[in-house]
Amino acid sequence: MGRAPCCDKASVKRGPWSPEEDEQLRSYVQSHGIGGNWIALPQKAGLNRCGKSCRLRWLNYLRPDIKHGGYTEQEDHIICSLYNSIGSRWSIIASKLPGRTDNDVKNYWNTKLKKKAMGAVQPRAAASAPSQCTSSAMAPVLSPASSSVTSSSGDACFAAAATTTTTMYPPPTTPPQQQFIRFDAPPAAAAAASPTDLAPVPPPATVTADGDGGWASDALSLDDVFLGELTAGEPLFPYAELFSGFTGAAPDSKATLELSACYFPNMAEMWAASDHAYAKPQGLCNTLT
DNA sequence: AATCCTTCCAACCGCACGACG
DNA sequence: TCGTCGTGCGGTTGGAAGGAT
Repeated sequence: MGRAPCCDKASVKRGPWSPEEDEQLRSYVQSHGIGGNWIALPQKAGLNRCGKSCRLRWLNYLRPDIKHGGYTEQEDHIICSLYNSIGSRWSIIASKLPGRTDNDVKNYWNTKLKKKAMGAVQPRAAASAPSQCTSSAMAPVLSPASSSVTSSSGDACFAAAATTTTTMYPPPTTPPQQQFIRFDAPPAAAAAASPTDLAPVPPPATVTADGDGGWASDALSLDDVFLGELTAGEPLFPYAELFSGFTGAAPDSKATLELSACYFPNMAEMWAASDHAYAKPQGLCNTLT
């Protein structure tokens, strides 16, 4: 036995909202609030609409502070990163973008960003990629991602591909010379001042890789195997190139990158907790999920 | 000018989940 | 514990608008 429909579809108006209906709904919500019951709201507001339709119209269009269009490069970046990390959980992604709705972000992704991302990925997939950056590894980016990301390299490959184009992230002007990567905690103040107003950041360890690809004295604790891939032996992935691409800084021999990746179960939390002016960590967390 | 094609986005649909009785 | 209800969410659709032929 299925559920009863939320309203009688035959008797309520459907389709595009008229300006009069918009004004009716807006004025009602502004003076009475939604009252915790969207189903009952249309009747109270004198609207011949389904409650769900009213809710959607309010949330996606009439609500104050809604922004439409005009996505910034930073917003593109956030959407791509979060999509790659958590998949099509648009409500979560939209929550990181003030003024954006899940529907808006979803539409934006489906109509523009997805193509942009695919354009960024194709050249790298066709080329002889580093061992982890196979086309199959990129697949999670291009197909609807599951809510639980299990790929250990999808983020990295996606980001790597992005650096090969000029559409999303500018490519580095010079190849990396040496990888000297310092893993550091974001400053507590910076984390606290994060515009996304996030959960407190657990105190990460400081891990330093020496120039020979080995690890310095600080003890490693987490799944450091993955971190070790950054510098051990043949580089599996050009992180210095990647991050210089993000920051726009030339990857010099003493490039220091601040990463807060290692303690977050997924990219969303990691991103949210970081407010670095330097490298926004990409593709380092999925092994922990 | 007419037709076809593509893009964009508002709106709909159905499912899942939590609250509640 | 179970059923119902309201809400939230993600996928999909349909039509308007603009571009290409």
